[in-house]
Amino acid sequence: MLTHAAEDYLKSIYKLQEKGGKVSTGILAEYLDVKPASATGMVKKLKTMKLVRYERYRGVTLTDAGKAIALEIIRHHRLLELYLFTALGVPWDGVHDEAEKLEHVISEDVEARMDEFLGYPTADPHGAPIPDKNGVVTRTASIPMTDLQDGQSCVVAEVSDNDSALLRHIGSFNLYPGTAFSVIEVAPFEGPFTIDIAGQQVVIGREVAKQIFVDKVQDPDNV
Amino acid sequence: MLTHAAEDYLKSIYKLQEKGGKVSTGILAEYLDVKPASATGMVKKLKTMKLVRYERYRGVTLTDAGKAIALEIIRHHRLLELYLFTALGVPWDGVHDEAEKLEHVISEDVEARMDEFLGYPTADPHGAPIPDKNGVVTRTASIPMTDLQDGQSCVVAEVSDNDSALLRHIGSFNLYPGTAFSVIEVAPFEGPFTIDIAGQQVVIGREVAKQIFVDKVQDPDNV
DNA sequence: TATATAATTTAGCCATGCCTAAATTAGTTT
DNA sequence: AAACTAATTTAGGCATGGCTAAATTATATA
Repeated sequence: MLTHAAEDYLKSIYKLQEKGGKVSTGILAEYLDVKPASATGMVKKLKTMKLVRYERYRGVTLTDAGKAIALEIIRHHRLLELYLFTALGVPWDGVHDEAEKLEHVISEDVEARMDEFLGYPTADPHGAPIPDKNGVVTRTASIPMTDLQDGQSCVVAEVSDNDSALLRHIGSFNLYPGTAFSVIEVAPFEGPFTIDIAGQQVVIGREVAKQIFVDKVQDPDNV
Repeated sequence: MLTHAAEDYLKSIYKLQEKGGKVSTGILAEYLDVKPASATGMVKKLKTMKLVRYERYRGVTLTDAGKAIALEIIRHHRLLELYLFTALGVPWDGVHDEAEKLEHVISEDVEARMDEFLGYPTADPHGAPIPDKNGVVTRTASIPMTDLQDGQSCVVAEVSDNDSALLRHIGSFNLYPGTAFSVIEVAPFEGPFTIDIAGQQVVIGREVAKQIFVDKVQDPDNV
């Protein structure tokens, strides 16, 4: 069995691989809030276990075995988030930290029971996809809210889950995944977004908008 | 915050204190499946934290602070057992090992939510009492099944939870806490017990009976 | 009371996973 | 191409919590 630390490293490498391309030990260290030297050390250990590819100064890549473990942990995490949210009513800005601790400890049996209870869901409370038992991720191609133009209608698809204060803020506008809204005006010079949610007019700062991903709704008039 | 290991030691000292009187480092080591030298080392560390009293060769005792932590962990453990059993249908011979891992990791918030969901219960699936948030344990004075005589009627109060094979065995006879039965015959010379459960006649070995605790039911004829 | 036996403690070692500080390598600039 | 800067790696240290082996203390026995 792997240590919790090793699992966290694999999960982080996977997530960083998704976002950008190359994953350096430095980026990894920053993401994990650890000194670069520590990341280098662990990456070497993961290499001996054949869970990552790594040449010094060249960055890290997951092997198939490493990716499988990363996806398993991510599945644990997201199922736990949804379970805590749905079954126990933990607020959505609290589920991440809680799941972060539980994900390394929950058994496959309990996970399967939560999965069944939830009706085999495909997304967590922040809209992130839940990999299935075989590690298959079905991701819908959402776009960042910052790409939207005036007048565009859309639905919230996903929101970054690692900043609890940000989640409370976003939640206060009801911008949960599945919520529809339309852009009234995008202020020029990297300014804020004024949007309409269920008739309410709300101003969303640029930095916040960067953390929100949406699916465009085709304007019926333009079909 | 304490380490998981330290929490396990405190919990074990508490349980051993309950059963017998003096808790030696040797007994503690055996209970935790660790070498005696390791137990001595941890006990010394716990002493510097003022969580135990300890003089070399004299055994260990919990301080009030140590006892409070032990009870908190035990509360986590038993609430988790009952939650897993009730909400997720984990079989009663599986909940112990699962709770053993989760008890160190669950937040007070999630615990409070499980407690509420369960209706503020006072016993886990094995009949062990669940301490309240203030660490108050309300224990009913049950007797070992081995103390029973021919013809005695009683109700299962509690069953040891740490041997999963034993629990499956006991479960196969339906000897769950709350189940009533009467003793048909106790075989002489430390022999097995023949009992009647809901009309079924069942033979229970001495070693198994030692792990079962019961409340006597007053025979109406003898009142 | 002296001694044998059993329990306990001490001393010293190992792996994990973090750290700091120093050395090295890569990449960029002149 | 040389040199400077920034990233990365190496070297060595620390705390945790196990372990073994040797020394010590307690206890029971002769």
